This record gives sequence, structure tokens and C-alpha cells, in this order.
Amino acid sequence: MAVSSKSLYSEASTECSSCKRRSDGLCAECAPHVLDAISRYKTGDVHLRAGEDLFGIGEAGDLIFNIAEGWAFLYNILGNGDRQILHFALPGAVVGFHPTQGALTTFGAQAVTDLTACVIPMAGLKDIARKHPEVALRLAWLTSRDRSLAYDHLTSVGQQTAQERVAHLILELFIRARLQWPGHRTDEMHLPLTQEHIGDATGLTGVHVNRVLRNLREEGIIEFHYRRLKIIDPDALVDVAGIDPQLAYSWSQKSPFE
Amino acid sequence: MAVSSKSLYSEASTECSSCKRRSDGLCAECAPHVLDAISRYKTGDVHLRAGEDLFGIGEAGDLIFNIAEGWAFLYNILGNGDRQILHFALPGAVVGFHPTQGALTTFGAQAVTDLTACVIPMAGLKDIARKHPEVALRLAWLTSRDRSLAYDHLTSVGQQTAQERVAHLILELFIRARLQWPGHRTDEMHLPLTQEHIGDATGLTGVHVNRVLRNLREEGIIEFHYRRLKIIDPDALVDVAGIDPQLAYSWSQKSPFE
DNA sequence: CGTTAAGTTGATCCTGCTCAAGGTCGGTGG
DNA sequence: CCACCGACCTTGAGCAGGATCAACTTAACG
Repeated sequence: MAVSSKSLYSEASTECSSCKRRSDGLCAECAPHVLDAISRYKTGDVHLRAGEDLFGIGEAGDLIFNIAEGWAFLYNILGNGDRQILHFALPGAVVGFHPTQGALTTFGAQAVTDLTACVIPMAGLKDIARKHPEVALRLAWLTSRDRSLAYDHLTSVGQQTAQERVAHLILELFIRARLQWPGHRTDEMHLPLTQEHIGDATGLTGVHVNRVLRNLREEGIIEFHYRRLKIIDPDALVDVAGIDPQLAYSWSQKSPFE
Repeated sequence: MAVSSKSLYSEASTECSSCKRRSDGLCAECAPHVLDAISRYKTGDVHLRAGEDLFGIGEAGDLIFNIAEGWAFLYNILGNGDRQILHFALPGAVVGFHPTQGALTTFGAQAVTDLTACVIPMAGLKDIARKHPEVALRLAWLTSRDRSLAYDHLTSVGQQTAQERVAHLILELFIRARLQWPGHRTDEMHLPLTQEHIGDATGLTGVHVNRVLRNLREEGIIEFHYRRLKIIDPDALVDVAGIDPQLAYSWSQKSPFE
């Protein structure tokens, strides 16, 4: 299970297919253009402050958002007020493509940081797909990558210990975020989350996340303090997280449909 | 939170778009035809016995399967041998559309019952999409519905108690399976799972699932014994599962792209 | 009717939760 | 520059939901 730290820093072949800069699938600026014809249907931009909802649970769900700048997360709220964070969406992500039409959304999306996204109405999608088949296929691919990530989170939350879950989430976010800064081989990054965010994403309480982070610090693996993350021992982190290098590779995969 | 049992039996507008019979999105026989042009690229059928793998973890992932008959599940295996069941795939489901190409699968698929599926190589997908845009959009929609289900499972495993998780899973499977037998308003069904399957899907041990099922039986809610499920008190089940009727509706949604 | 996989139950343990009380950071207004 | 405030982090003590281990029973199937 021990993996060379090289794997953590291997530069996967992910670049924006339009401008050739590195990105999480699509670079922030080109995303609307790569979704090509879609950009013509774009109706405008939204700007949100940290903590505001891009859309809430039970809304119409007739808009697709393309995040240009900032982080967001998808979430679910239960009857008792508990929150499950489903996914962290980074710049370039497409958010809001729902399986139901005319029905209401079953999850919400909230800005973690101040955020800019462009808005595309879902209504024209059928026409767009007819004229530009590659757009639909790309949408399928993006969605399928989200699905894989969700399966991955489910496995972590369902089967791993608290320490493994936290390590897993942090490593995932580190790898995904680092892809946006090509060549930036630093071990330090701004991770704009509270311990409660981490708890809600891993199915733990904020209090317990705090204890886990202390352990990880005492073991000399990572330091996470007030939204600054520092990775001390990458190999140990990969090891604790129980990450298959195969898996990490899939996080940084480029679409085969371009 | 109490919901009329009518909601459990509302006949959602889901029918096979080809033959107009009820189904889980696509009816078993028509699925390959509805994916229209894809059926021409179909290379054959596979027949599996219960317990055999449709594909394993770390395989090539260059095939798409369309389940015609039988149940399967997608799963992940961890380093210590623990298994997480990610999704139960019913007849009509499309399985094996992976986000990576040239890379290896990060999860496996196994037959729960004896199973028949038709096989479509992934290689021709780009051409198919070019010629038949609606196929790609339909694929995106199917994938997005899977993603929603995964989010739903994640929420359940991350935030609910053992009893809630088990109730949630059973209710989901009951609703999804019942859609395949239109008009079949029975409270009893064949649910081809062991208690260990339920445990692996909910992040519990088989032993604890057994205790939970005993509680649910003693509370007069459901009976599940050797793969026969009987729902005694639908309202109470919906209540315990913490299911939003909205959510149940989305499980039985028809694609808007047909 | 024997074999095997699956279900059942009890006793005990431990991981992570709850409740509660400080402590620390960063921003804001004087 | 400093005082203040609210959000967030930190730590402790006690509790409990679900895991583990182990023995035994029941159902299904040839």
C-alpha cells in the first residue's frame, strides 16, 4: 500500500482542451467556450459571497452553472437539521445538471468562498445536443466523473475509520486543487474549509474531526490550521487515506471525448 | 414527515419509451433498442450466474453493459477486504460507462441473481453520439440519475442511524423494483439480497442488520426473511427511512430527453 | 437427508458522539 | 492602535451505537 510520493506529484495529462492551461477538466475561463455552443446560450454570470446558496433544496433546477472562480459544495439537509456534504465543486466544474425536469432539486449548492459562475438555462439543452453532439457526450463524461467521486466518498464514509476518512478527503481535495495550479509543486495550500465542513463531508462531528487532525499533526503527517493545509509526509498521508494510486489517477483524468 | 401511504403507491409516469410498458427507465427488452443506434453496435449477450462478476476492479473498462434480466450491484473492495456496495442495478440499467478511457475500472460489478446483459463496446461511442445526439444526452441523463442515487446513499450512510439506513435502502429498492411491475400493487416482493448485502450497502455489519430487521419486525413495519420482503406498515417505513416524497418521485422519473 | 450458506442471539468492547467549558483568530469600529 | 465580537478551534468527561467474537439455529437445495 505504500506508494512513492512521486505518485502524489505526477503531473497528469489534464489541461484545458481550449487554452491548454491546466485545470480540473476545464479551465475557469474556457469552460463556457469548451462547452462550445453552450456559451451562446449563457444568460449571464452570478456572483455570490461565501455562505450564500447557488441554489437551494427544492428549487426548480432548470439552470446549469459553470463555476468560474471560487469553491462551492453540494449538500443535503435531513429532517433533524443534519447536513451531508456531497461534493466539493472547484473552478471549471459544472453544477446543477439534474436528472429530473419540471421537478425540484433534491440537493443544494452553496458557495464556500466568494464565487463567480456563469449560468446556462437547461431548456435549450436538447437543441444544443442535436447541433453539437460532443457537448452532450462531454456532459455525460463530466457527470460520470462526479458519480465516480460520489462512489468513492460513499466507500470512504461507509467503510473507513475517522482518521482514514479525513485523510482521504484532504488528499482528494489537495490533488484536485493542485491540478489547477500546474507546476505548482508546493506542499502548502489554502483549503477554504472549516472543520465542520470536513465533518459534514465525512459523516463525523466537527469535534471529532478536530481530534483526528490533532492525531495527524502529532504523527507528523499533515498540519491544518485555520484554512492553511500543509502536507508534511505525503507518503504517510496516501497510506493512511488508503488511496489506490489508480484512483488518484482517475481524479485527474482528461475526458476522452474531445 | 408522516406521508400518506398513497405516495408510496403513486404510479409515476415511467414507461419504456419504446414499447410503453412500465420500467426502471427502459424496459428490459427495449433497452438496447431505445439506446437506438447503439443496438447496432452491440456485440452480443453475456449470461452470468449469481455471484459472478460482470467486471472486476482494475479491468479495462472498455465495455458498456445493458442489463436485460436479473439484478447486479456495483462494489468497491478496500485493502482490508471490506466491501462497499455502491449501487444496485436493476433490469434496464446501463452499467460500465466509466470516466476514464485507457485506464482501469475503480469499481466492480457482480451479479446478485442469474443475469443477462447485452454488451456494447465503448470504442464506438463517439461516432454514435455524432450520428445520434439523443443517445449521448440520454446517457448523460442516466448517469446523472445514478449520481443522484449515490448522493442519496452517501447522505444516508453519513448521517442516518442503522435503523434509518436499512429502512431507507429497503424502501428505495422496493420502489425501484415495483416500477418494473406496473400496476402490481403488492406489499410483498422478492428482494434477492442477503443481510450481508444490506450491511455492505449501508456501512453496517451483517450482524447488526439482523438486529435492526428484528426491531423493524417487532415494530410491525416490515418483515424480511430469506429474500422475501413484506411491507406491513408503509407509512411507518417511509417515516423511519426519513424519505422525502420529492426524493421518491425522482427515483421514478422519466428522462426528459426522449 | 446431508450439506452449506445464511440467519440469529448473547456478551463484551471500542470508536466516535454529546455536552460543556474555555481558547484563538481575524475582522471591525472607535 | 486597540478593544471588542463572533466564528471557529480545542480539550475533557462520560456515554452509547454499532462492532467484534463466538456459538448455535434455520432454510434451501441437491
